[in-house]
Amino acid sequence: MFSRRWRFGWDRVSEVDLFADRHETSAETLSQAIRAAMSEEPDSDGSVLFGQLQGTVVGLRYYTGVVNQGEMVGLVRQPQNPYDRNAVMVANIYGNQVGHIKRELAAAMAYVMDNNLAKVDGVVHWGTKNKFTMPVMLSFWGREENKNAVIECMAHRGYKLNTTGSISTGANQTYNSPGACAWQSKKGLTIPLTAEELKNAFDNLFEGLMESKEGEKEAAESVGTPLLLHQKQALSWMCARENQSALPPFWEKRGELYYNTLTCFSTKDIPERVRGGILADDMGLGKTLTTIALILTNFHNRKPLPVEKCEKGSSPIKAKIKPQMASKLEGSSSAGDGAGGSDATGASLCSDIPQAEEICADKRDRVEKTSESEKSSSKGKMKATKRKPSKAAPVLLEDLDFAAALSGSASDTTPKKKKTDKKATATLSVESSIPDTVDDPSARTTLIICPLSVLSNWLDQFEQHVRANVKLNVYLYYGSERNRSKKFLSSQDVVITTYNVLSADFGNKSPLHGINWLRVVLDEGHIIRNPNAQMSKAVLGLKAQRRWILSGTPIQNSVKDLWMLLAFLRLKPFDVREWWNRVIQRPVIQGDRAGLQNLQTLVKCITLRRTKSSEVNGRPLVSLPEKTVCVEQVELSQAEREEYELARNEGRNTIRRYVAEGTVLRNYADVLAILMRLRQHCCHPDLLAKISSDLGATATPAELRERLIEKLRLVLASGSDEECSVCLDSVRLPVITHCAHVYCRPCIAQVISTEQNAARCPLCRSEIKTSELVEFPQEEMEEENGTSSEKWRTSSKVQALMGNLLRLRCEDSSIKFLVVSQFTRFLTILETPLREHGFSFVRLDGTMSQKRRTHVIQEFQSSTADSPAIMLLSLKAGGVGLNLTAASHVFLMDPAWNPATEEQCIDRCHRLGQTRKVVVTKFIVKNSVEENMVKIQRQKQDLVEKAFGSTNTDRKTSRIDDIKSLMEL
DNA sequence: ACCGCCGGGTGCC
DNA sequence: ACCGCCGGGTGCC
Repeated sequence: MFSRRWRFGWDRVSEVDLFADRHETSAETLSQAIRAAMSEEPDSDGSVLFGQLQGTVVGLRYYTGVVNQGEMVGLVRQPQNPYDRNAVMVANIYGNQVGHIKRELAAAMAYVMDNNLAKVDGVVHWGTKNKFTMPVMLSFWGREENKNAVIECMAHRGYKLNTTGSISTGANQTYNSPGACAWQSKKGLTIPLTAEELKNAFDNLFEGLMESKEGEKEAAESVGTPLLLHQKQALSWMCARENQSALPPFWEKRGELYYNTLTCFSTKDIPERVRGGILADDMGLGKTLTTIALILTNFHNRKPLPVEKCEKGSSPIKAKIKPQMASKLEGSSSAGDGAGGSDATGASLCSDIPQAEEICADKRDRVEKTSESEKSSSKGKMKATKRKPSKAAPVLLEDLDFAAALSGSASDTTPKKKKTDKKATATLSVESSIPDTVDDPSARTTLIICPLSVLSNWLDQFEQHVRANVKLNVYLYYGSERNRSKKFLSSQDVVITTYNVLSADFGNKSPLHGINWLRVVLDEGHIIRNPNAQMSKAVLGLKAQRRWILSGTPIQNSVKDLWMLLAFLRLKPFDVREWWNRVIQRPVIQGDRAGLQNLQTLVKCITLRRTKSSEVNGRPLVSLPEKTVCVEQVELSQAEREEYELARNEGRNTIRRYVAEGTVLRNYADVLAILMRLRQHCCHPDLLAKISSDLGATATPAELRERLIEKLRLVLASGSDEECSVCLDSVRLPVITHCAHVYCRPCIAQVISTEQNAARCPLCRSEIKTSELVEFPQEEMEEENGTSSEKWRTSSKVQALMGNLLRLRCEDSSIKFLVVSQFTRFLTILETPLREHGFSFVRLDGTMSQKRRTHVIQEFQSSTADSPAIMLLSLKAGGVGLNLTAASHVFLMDPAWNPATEEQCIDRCHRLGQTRKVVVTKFIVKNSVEENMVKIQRQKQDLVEKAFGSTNTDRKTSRIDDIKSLMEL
């Protein structure tokens, strides 16, 4: 009987019998009852211990559930029990009933439990060898406000809760020795973790899990891409986890029995191995490739997946997708659903459309043959299965029902006889009717579930990494035309679908849930975090022999997130929420070091994680291709030079005057405007806004306001990287003061509110008022483009860029480029000559919506022939995570104040996934403010770093010095 | 003996 | 359960 429980866990029919066979009135299964009881308040975060009480478990002789010393037991109300509606059932970790709580105590507990006043844990410290009754230590937990009610209620019925003990986190090693009454005081002495320590522990939970685990493994021949060292290590580890014979975490062999050191549960049968785990490598380390290698390398009996080879390497994979699906996929991605590189898939699919149907039919046929021949070839070992593999699953279910019926009928007899009958049934089921689902040889298919956004990436990667002469059946289960035939799906090598499709199918005759998969892979597995979500339930309902989670960020917030992952992996007993709460979550949240230790051990056993900075044998996992940065000096044309000199001399005189007066900071906006104009001259004359710079002799408030707005526009509109002097970060919600200094509105508002009467500008000490802060008018943000009405003209820098682009295109037409500027208007200007010379390009700047951005990035990253060769990129657009590895050449059109910004931008293409050498070209106009900017870039960097430690005065002088050297004063 | 005592049968809720 | 309880057998010491 025991072994049956083991194999089927909580949700299988076979478990029902022990309860159902005695009280047929209740349709509830035991596991459902336990689940219901335990999930009422799954979130036990705020629980406090009310007290403990020794109780008695009776009726042991009637049940098969065994308990070990120190083992935790579950307490479940049985309101339907015909003998006593107050009944409280006692079950062990695997849901096997152990007995009941003695009637009188049950009556008291029933009231507390039914009114949700407390949850009750049980631990059996001793007396486990007893035949008829045994003591159990009951702990009452609940919300603080219910504490007194519970204590009084129990006392009222003659049960006094012992409230003196300290936190008892449940069973663990400390309880093992019978006389260990010291555990309470011992526990009390441990100092709980502080919130800080706890947070650090989480952050580090997934770090340092590398330690190269179990050597390396070569991928099967059918994998076309050579694996990197760390990928071979991951493959080796994954194969080992799938084939392993080692015991799961916290299990050890003790004599004849297997013993769980955390829950103290033990069993005669070897505990079900967790076949799979979490591959939590950083993005870009090749989780997809490694998984593909796993699929091809580790089929049954550690052999590679049997694949057919074809002479001509013609479209081995992509043909499976029907045209309707391709268009569906494409449609959804252009609707902004974030599908990656769908254009690539779409394009490659198109070429195959004419033959697609035919090939599908042909393949299905072939698959049948394959599985037949494979069966006969392996027959020597696994004799005699008469049934076809595809029929195996239904047959097994029948067997199960039969077994349940058997034990059910046995229990219809009188209790006296039952004892012996039951034993007979148990033996029977172990020996004959319980199939070994774990090694079901008919399971052939790997199911991959991923977010829609990476669906096409999987298809691309299969195509890219599977040898061209290998036929691998990959079926995209997506779109309304998807083939829902279980027979068809389970004959594939790989089925790929999305979380949405899976949960849409779930509960609706889902074919995916009727198949016994060889392997289920959850890509971006961290997205199934909320256990109540339909998606999560759909994922947990899948039947599989091996289970994998791929995730770059397995923990997003807290321990809670981990439960779903462990539940999916069926890491017993933690796949049942209550045991997870008791053994891990509650102890950890309450700062119990042992609990945290257990969690760490658990995670370590099933996870492989390497980061970008991880090393193997002292070398980084992946070395990026070389990067060269060169500066290309640009000579201004005669006309440009004259204009520039004019502006420079004018500006220099103005600034010289400010310096002499000591009013540089008071006129800071003006100074910036001068610098801005010079920088714009260097790029293109049309960048210059035609406005006067003189703020001195203004009259009316309206005029003043208008000018301030113009200043502000100068500082901001062209994308300069101005920082706020209060927060030292880029300005957000910019406002300009009457003294023409720009700050973030929240920053300056705070300054004003703290200084109360007579607040002063942090930069120049002029008086400032909230009412006088000027914002950039909303309607003007849209403006733009109006200036382009004039006839387009070129500039030296434009020429320099175009020269490079044309030359490089001749050398290698596959190169993609990033063209970066701080001035979005400059990007606009560049569009004209790019169009003229037939470059296809996209543009990414800060004004674009998130949806539009992802679309543009996908277009650019796509590898199809007609994908854009150039991306016009505004320096500050997008976050650090942006992946533009399709580009290998970067043109920085103008220097930034902050060299880190430039670095960040370059890193968007010089990052994991980049296959080419990266060349960066910085255009700098000779003898100009740009050259000086480059000179002070380093100092500026130092300044930013020191800013937090330096005084305001230091910063002021630095700024003035910067300006002086820029203007060569 | 309408008791006590003995010893076998029996035993969760 | 190496208990308690029940109910039948039995009955001076």
